[in-house]
Amino acid sequence: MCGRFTLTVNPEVVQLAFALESVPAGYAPRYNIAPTQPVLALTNEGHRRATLLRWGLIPAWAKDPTIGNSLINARSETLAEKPAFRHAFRRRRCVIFADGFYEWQRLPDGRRRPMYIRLTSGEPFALAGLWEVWQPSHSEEALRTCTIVTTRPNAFMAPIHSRMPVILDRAVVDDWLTPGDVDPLELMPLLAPLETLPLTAYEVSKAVNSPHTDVPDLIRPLPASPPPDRLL
DNA sequence: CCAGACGTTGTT
DNA sequence: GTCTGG
DNA sequence: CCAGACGTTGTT
DNA sequence: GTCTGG
Repeated sequence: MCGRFTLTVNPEVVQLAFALESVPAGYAPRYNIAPTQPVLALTNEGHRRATLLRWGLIPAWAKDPTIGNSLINARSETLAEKPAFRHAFRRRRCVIFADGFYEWQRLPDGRRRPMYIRLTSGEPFALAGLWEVWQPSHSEEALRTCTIVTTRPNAFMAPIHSRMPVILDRAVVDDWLTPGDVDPLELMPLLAPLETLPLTAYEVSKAVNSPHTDVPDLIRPLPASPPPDRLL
């Protein structure tokens, strides 16, 4: 099974769906957001202005920022203890908006097939995330980074993957974004996979995770083959 | 005490 | 920054 | 995750 | 084969 994923997002659609006060100007719809690139996010700073965060969390204590290249996911099961994440778990939570994500399914013959997953409704959703601020030097501007929380797969995702991103129910997004300190244990239940989430998987026409395929035509989801219901 | 790690996924 | 291992 | 690189010397 | 960058 594959694990990391890339996202797609349309900021204007997200703004409407989540009643955001604003989204960053000039952030055009994206069809292939890979780690290290900017993602559309809402932090627990107590307002509803979406912001851009670099995907790949760099802890405040990091000397070498390339550590962010590996901290692109955080396991929900161990968030509270991991030195790289526990501070952010207590103080700096965020949601990362997406209207779909790619996962690479391993086939019996060992080949990998990119699948595009989204809500059956097509609506955008919020992924649980953590964020941090990293100061390169006194003279340089602070870098805001984030990581996406993962969990075990629900029944729909299990045939495709061993892990999945934590998709937050609309009703608990504001709980996850409570400003300031929160008892981490109270938040753990929010990170369990949603079994009832109506998801649909699509086969993608070709590999999408390349700088050269960042165009809508190549990733527009095709009817799944086999259809999603046969993946179960 | 200091030095070094601090992560995930997937694969073997 | 904080913990672990030597 | 996949795609692509995989290097040194010297100069700014 | 393994690491880095996207």
